[in-house]
Amino acid sequence: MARWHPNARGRLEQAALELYSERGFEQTTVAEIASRAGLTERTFFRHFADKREVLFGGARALQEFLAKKVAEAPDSLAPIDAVATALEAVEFFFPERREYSRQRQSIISANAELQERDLMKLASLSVALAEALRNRGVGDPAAGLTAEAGIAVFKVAYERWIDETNQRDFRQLVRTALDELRAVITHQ
Amino acid sequence: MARWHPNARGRLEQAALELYSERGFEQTTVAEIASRAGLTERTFFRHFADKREVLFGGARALQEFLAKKVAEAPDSLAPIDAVATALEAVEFFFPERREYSRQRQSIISANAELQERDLMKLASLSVALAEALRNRGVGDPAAGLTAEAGIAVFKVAYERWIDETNQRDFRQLVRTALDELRAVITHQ
DNA sequence: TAGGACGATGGCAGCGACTGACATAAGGTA
DNA sequence: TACCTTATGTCAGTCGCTGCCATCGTCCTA
Repeated sequence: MARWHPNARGRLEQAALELYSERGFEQTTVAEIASRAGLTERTFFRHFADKREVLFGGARALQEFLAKKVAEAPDSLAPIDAVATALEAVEFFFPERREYSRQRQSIISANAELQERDLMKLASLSVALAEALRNRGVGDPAAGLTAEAGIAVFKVAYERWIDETNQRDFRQLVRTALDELRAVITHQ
Repeated sequence: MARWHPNARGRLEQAALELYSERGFEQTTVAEIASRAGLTERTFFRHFADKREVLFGGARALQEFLAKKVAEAPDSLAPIDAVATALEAVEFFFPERREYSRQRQSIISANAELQERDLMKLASLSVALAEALRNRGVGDPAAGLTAEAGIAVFKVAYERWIDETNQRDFRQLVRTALDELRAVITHQ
């Protein structure tokens, strides 16, 4: 394959997704991914920091998306509701990526190293949410705790969104999970 | 050094802690750790799954400790309070390890790979707490959400326990963090 | 249109984490 | 003492990842 074909990064992501699905993350070498994408191992590492990162290309964009949504939320909203509003908007961030998300999550679930990276991205998301809350005037440790609560809600909603066969929309899943968290935390 | 010296595992942990502190995690090779402990690289990997795991030897014991405490909590307690009770008891699990905990946390904070492993251990803790709650009859997703809330509380309490110069006891830190989480989640 | 600047890729050498296979020595036991 | 088990050593090898330099497309400009 000649050089200079367009979208090398995208081809690498696609090849990695296929190979990780076909034979598993550990059983796939970076050289194989690069080869399927018509590139070399060296070039793979110019596009991605390591073998795991190729599955997490969208993390930064999601983080910026959520931080922006929190910043834009009406001042009248309580911190946790500003976060919830941002999370509800995620359905617009994942347009028709449900099948892709399923495949990706299936790969991650099968490998501990990938789960670690996934947790790291969520932690980074939490930090970004907390920072956005502080910019709204929320103090510490409220900002951090609210962000962590938001991430817990997001995890539950996302898992259901992936697993469910019937199409409940993401907004509703977020609202439900937040209500469940409230019920569990509140004094009886 | 002759073979068969006692506590090889402990010596490896000590050597790793020293070297990671002195020159950083990345700048330390496993061969160096093993050498300082009077052993070889191969033996290191018989005691620890990888270079990071040497800092997380206590994770399994803490997990079992917390699960046991949740199981032993009075049936009358709400799920979140059963978890809080377990977390409060952690001060008995860290007897006089405050200085050690500081040093260890300082190492982890300086390296992303170690943070990933730390998050993984906390996630594992959360799974164990959720399982213990299900054994108390708590359903889903309440069990998972309660466990996640507990971990968020634990993080805040632990961070303060490490950072604070004045000796507030762990029980009080846990209670305070839980109250703050409640305030942040509750409708206004 | 020739030439040069610049960015993306290839090729290669090398380090370090980690593993499998086999040898060897220490400690306990009959 | 002979044997067995277990902890350790030795060695070779794979793979993730990086630095360095060469090479090739593409675009810009004179």
